[in-house]
Amino acid sequence: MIDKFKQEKLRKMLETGINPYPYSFKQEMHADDIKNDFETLKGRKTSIAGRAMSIRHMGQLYFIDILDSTGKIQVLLSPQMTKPESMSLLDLIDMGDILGIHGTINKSKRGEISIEAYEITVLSKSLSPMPEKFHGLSDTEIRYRKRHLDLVANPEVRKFFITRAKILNYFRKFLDSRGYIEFETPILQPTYGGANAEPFVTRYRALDADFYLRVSDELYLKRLIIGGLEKVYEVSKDFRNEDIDSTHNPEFTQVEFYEAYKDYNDFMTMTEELLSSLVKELFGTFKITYQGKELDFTPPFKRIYWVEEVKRLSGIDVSTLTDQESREVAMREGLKTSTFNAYHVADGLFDKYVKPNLHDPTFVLDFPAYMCPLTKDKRGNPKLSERFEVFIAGREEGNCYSELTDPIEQRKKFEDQERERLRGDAEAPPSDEEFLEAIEFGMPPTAGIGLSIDRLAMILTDNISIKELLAFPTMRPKK
RNA sequence: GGGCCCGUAGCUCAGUCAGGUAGAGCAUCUGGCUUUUAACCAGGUGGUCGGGGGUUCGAACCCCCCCGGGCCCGCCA
Repeated sequence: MIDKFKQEKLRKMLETGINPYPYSFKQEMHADDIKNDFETLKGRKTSIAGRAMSIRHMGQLYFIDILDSTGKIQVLLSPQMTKPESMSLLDLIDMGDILGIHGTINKSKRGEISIEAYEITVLSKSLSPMPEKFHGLSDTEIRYRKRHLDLVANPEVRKFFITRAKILNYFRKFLDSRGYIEFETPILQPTYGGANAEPFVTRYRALDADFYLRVSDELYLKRLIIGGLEKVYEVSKDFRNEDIDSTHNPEFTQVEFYEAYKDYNDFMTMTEELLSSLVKELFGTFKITYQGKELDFTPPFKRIYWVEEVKRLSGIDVSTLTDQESREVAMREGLKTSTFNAYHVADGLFDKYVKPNLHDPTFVLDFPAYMCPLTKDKRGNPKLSERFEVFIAGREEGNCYSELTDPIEQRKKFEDQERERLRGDAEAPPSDEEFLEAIEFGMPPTAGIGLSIDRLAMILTDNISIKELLAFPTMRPKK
């Protein structure tokens, strides 16, 4: 939306030979540099750049707040300290314009750290109105659809994204320092798998074939392990064609990592170390507050057993659930699952009875084997699988297996899933012959995990909506 | 998919219960002010009240449909 007064000022700038959209500016310092080190910098000449957030003036004395990537700093202008051309430029400047300032670091009479400007330069003339300066921008829809306005108007929002970036950076440092290799596996896949989820379908024109946006990168990363890479990871955008709510976005980010010769016990320790040291790095402590409640990341995390816990709280032993029993249980317990097979009913029981009680970081171990098509059996108990999920604040944060490496067993589990799929479970993935062929070649014992970056960022920024942590969350297109 | 709530000026919001000339603050425009910082003072501009239909002499307000958003529930390892 173009403001006619701003447009008129732009025209006057061009008329007087001022370029309102110049090519570069020497930005010597940032607001924080100056504020953090004022005593040593006082009296020094410097240059800053940023967006004008507030312009106040008393006669010929002007105060402009400039916002840069580190925060705000005040700029002072008056005929005594500022070039005449810059003083007259003030008539053509508005809140929202991006400005460059050359001046001297000092304090105002009221004690505010300021730049006494010698010269002011327009770096970009803004043509549309700014959001309100005191209340900011609170309309959720506008905040998400026009994130640039949100970032300018709401200072805490940029902190959320900085924290998110720090999390990802920490994951990479953690894994790189352990000798992991970062990979990028296909997002467009001829088949899909590695998770139970409905895929997005797209058309690959050059190949004249339907392709799927990946629901997981698991099977590709395992093929790298088979190839002998031993330690691999990927920061993976995955896509699941499901509903949107406060903890689910169809397009989301996981970090998955796999390491040869390890099992899920090794990975429990490693996950604990990764998450606790991340929290320590960001907050200087293991204890943080989430939605008014303390979350304690002090290792070791609590460990509970999936089947035992469901049995303890619901009285139902799901380790041997048949499909016939599943339906009865679902009816009796009032579970509204999409499919009444053992997988979905057991999962429903867990969500109903166990999940609400999980707050501090907790490992939930040893799932029923029928829920784990890609996992080795529990040593000594083939009804269970060596799988854990880590829960934080009642939400699933990660999922880990002692990876199934037996190709005969894997083929059988894929066939079981295929059967479920044909029986109407839309989330059961098809069998993957390419992967089976790879695993037949011989896969070392391996542990693997996927951790949700979006949800971790929610927790570490004290947010309850995943959309706050997605720079551009999916919104329905405007008609 | 179900329930509840919201949509009024660029932004933040009153006004809807009980129908009767469209409101405030900020922003913006004009003027004043040489240490302000939600600056201040004076005076202006600015509206398809989300869209469409209905009831009515008269609708931002009541009814219906639609669009967009939020929260909760269901579904989603």
